[in-house]
Amino acid sequence: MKIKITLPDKSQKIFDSGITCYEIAKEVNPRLSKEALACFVNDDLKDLNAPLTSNAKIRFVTFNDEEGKKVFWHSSAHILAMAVKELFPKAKMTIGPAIEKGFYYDFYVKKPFTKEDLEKIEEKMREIIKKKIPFERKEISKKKAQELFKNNEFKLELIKELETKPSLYYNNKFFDLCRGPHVPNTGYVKAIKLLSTSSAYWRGKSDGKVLMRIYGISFPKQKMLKEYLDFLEEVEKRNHIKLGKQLELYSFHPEAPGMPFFHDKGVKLWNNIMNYWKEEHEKLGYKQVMTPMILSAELWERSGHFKYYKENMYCLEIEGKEQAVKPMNCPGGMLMYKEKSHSYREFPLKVAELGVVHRHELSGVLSGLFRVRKFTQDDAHIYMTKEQIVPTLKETINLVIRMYETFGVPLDHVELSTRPEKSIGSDEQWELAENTLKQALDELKLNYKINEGDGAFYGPKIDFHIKDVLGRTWQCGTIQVDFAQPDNFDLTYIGPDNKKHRPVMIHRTVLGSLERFMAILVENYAGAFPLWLAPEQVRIIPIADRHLSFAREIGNQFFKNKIRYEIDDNQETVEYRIRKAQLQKVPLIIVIGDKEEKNKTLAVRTRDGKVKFGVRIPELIKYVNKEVLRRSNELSLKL
RNA sequence: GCCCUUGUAGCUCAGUGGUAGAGCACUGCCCUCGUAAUCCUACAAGAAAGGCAGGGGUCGUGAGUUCGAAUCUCACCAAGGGCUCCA
Repeated sequence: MKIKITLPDKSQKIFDSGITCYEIAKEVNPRLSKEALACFVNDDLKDLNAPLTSNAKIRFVTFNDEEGKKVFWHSSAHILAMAVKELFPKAKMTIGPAIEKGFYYDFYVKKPFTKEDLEKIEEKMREIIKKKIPFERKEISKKKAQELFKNNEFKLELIKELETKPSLYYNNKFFDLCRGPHVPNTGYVKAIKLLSTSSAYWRGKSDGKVLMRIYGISFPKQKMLKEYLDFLEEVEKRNHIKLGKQLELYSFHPEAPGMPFFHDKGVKLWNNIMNYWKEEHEKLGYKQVMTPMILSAELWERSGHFKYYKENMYCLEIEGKEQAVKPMNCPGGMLMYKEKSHSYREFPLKVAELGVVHRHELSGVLSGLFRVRKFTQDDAHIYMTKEQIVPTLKETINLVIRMYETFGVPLDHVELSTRPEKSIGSDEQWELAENTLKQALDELKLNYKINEGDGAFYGPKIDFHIKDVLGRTWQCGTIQVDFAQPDNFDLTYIGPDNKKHRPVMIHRTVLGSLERFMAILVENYAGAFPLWLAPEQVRIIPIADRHLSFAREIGNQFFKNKIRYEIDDNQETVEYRIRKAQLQKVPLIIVIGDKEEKNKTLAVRTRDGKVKFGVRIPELIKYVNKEVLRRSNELSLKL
């Protein structure tokens, strides 16, 4: 029997029935047969060695495709399971999927895996890879599957839930329950590395059994693995907790877990971020307010926080009255709104607050400045009429994009989250809110991903994700439409008809959490901040004691011109002090000796090691001020 | 919160049942000095954060075992990795 196959280039070819995708690939393009990992037959992803028995459209996937990576890493997880099964026959296999970057496999074992175990397992995996053991698919009955896995309660649970016939993948004697598809044989995996172990719950349920998880990464080329490991090393080098300590920006203490302490340089960096933030907000007519940290229980009842959020709040009792430290700024903001009556003429009313909030996060989730219990939101509440929603959203989105670009961490993508199952507000309210958000994004021609049902219970939201220099993305700002609070607090404004109306309200942040954003900047720049952000812009190094007074004179001139500097007159060699300044990532280093003092000039060294002699003082001041004013993210001494 | 790992000087770490250690940092003295170090690749040639002295620790906290505990056991505290990814 003959079948007609539509190839990836849309041409059609006749083959004998039973031919495999691999054989087709080989015939079409020998290179493709080496690179292909699996194959889409019509719309189903299949093994490369699956026989074709009817007309079909096929498309090959390689490691360059998302699906290809998944197949590759999932197969690597099987290799991991094979190795573990061989070394630890008692370990029970559970699941082992591909993840965004690599794969893992969860095992049920008595003792956790040690570092030495990991090395042994890795060695075993390499052996398995060398043997080029084929992956073979077999479909069996549920009964037979249950018989095969009778000692493995995890697999039995999975089999029970299956809607289709169970399929097994065999590698010689080893077999695992698996949907597939897989690469043709273990030899496709050329480079492998086990990265870490951790624990996880069976099916993510915290009351379930605890499994030991092994994470790994693999590639079709050794070079790719090296590049990835170099990347991990680079990530580690930029770790903001380490850099924060090294650069004396902030520290953490057991006396206040999850609540960072900011040192002088950290505060300077903070202020540099904030000054720019204020400038952008003032330009757009935001008004800045401050609300109290501790507010009465009554207010939190009214806002709904006690109902939905109490376990995360710090509560206290003063003079027999229950109070709570604010976890969000809105309720206080509502009270301020109600302080007087509002007219539509004031709208859109943009009220910003750098609100310090406290949230009692679970102790296990805390991590540096990324996940804290005390943080500062660059919050704002905007009150407006329905007609003003789209233009206001557009203005806000543009603000967000502009600010990210200035900080050197440009917007990567936007996500729109829609109505969740549990929600308040009417259908019309939701429709209006979701549509206006979409409209604003469309009019700005922004690509966005929709997360169905992922919105807050009180309204839909858009989230902004930025990308750092290492290509990692982070969620920062958010814009949320809120139906709940204006109702809860009975907010009104007087319209042109001289009647009371309910305003539309949005919450928004640009940076999200200032602490977190600062950490992202630290990692993005590896602590080597551009001039406008650097806590210390210039380090002055006098060669000998006799140059100190001239150094101070220069310092004074810097001070008058708002340039942040420090003089290092330690009794050490020039080389040593330069080294120190460079390790502290000070952008500009000025060395002062006899020549400079005599000519009233400077020897300026940039962080990258380039030195310029004979620079006139006003010239340098002008350069620094210009770079700060245009908030340049590069450091090149063009005078 | 739960699981795993870790906790020794300001930092990085060595020390596995018998006197608390190293390098860097810090302090003092000497020196008054001209642009740091590291890694990788090929070839060639170099260069090595200036010297001397000093201070600093209830070995995360508490309890237990022991003649004796940084080391073994238990509890607690903190940090890091995970706990959404589905045969």
